[in-house]
Amino acid sequence: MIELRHLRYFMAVAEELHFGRAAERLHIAQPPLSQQIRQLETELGFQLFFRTKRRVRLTEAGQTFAVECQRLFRQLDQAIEMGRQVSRGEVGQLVIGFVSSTAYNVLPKILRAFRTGVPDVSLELHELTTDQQLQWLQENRMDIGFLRPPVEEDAVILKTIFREPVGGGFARNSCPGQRGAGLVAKFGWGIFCDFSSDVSARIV
Amino acid sequence: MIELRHLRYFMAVAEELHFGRAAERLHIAQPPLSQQIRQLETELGFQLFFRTKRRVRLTEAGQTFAVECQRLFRQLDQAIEMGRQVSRGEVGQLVIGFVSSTAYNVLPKILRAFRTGVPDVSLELHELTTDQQLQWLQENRMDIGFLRPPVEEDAVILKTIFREPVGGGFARNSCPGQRGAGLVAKFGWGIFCDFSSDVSARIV
DNA sequence: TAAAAATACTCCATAGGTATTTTAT
DNA sequence: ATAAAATACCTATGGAGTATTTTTA
Repeated sequence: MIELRHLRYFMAVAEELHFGRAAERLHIAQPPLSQQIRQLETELGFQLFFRTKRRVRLTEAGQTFAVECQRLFRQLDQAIEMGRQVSRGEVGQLVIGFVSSTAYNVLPKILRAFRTGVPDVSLELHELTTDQQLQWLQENRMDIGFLRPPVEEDAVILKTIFREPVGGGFARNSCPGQRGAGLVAKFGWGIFCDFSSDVSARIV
Repeated sequence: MIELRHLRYFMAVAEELHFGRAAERLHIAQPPLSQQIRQLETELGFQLFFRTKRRVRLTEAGQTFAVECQRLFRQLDQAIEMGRQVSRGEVGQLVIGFVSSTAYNVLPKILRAFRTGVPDVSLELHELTTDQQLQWLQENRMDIGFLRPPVEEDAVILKTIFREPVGGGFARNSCPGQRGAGLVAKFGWGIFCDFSSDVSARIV
């Protein structure tokens, strides 16, 4: 069975064209390297090297295989990096809810900051009432939402990010002492903390 | 160090979403599979699966990594297949020499047959005298050539592929008893034998 | 004849197996 | 209660090391 080890060893020999030096570079002895290359050639079904006991050079097939191997390792690195980014929430999609009144206050600034900070996360925005947002969060249709307190729900994280003086422009729709905007997200959504703390520092 | 084994095992679990069944499919026991997946996650630096003791599902990072892994395996297969084809002389470039008189006789038929048989070999044609062809072969500038006997050279393979009656159209340029065309190649050129036997069967 | 790859063997790290425990449904 | 993953421990395959031989430039 071909393993990445075989390919790593092959690349080293292909670059050095010398089993001794390649082995040194790989921090192994020369005989096991010869063995592994042999094994690889057997598995592949074709010769990678023309070798006399004095000189080593790539066969034509070996040359093309070397090029492909290089691509392969690049792709592997890319795959790992991509996975890491996704795991850190740096790429992907974010579904955001907002009540209409935040659209001209906090939202634009936050979105701009977010798009700059993590440009590979695409944002999907939905204008929803506070109640609708709580519903969507429950159903996992939404990741985070911008709404107006009060919120009587213990399955979500709520953070106040904006506060207005009593008697301000939104007084009619909001209960006394609960003016302002809130940010909600369900427990366990990874990027939430970083994002909110980062952004609220600028907004509040 | 990540090995293809890890990725193969990961793909199996990602498809089955069940360590037991995946292990069965891989012809190993379940505990070593769990170990290897663990090891992979450690190496990668992110979780691939959400697992309770009862249910397994991919994380978002795991999903994207699975897609990339699939691509990786496809590419590996492709690399191997490509190498095999090159080793069999089914892809690459072939430099061909020919004396002008073969251009309207044997050459067109042979080239047509060749292009049909191995379409991924590009052909480079050079009109050269018999002596020039022997020179080019020596210098490795050419792979095979179509010329007119006699050839006093033992480092090449010569095969008669066309014979004309004495007194034919080419009498002036050829010695008596050595009429016709020949195909030459240096010893050790892989595809030569298959090709000539194949083609001469139709031409002669 | 000297440099370098192959061969012959030995050893040990670790992949894989078996038995058991834990836990979520 | 039970299915399924994790844990603990053991076994043995094969990857890697050392010593030596072979070869060709």
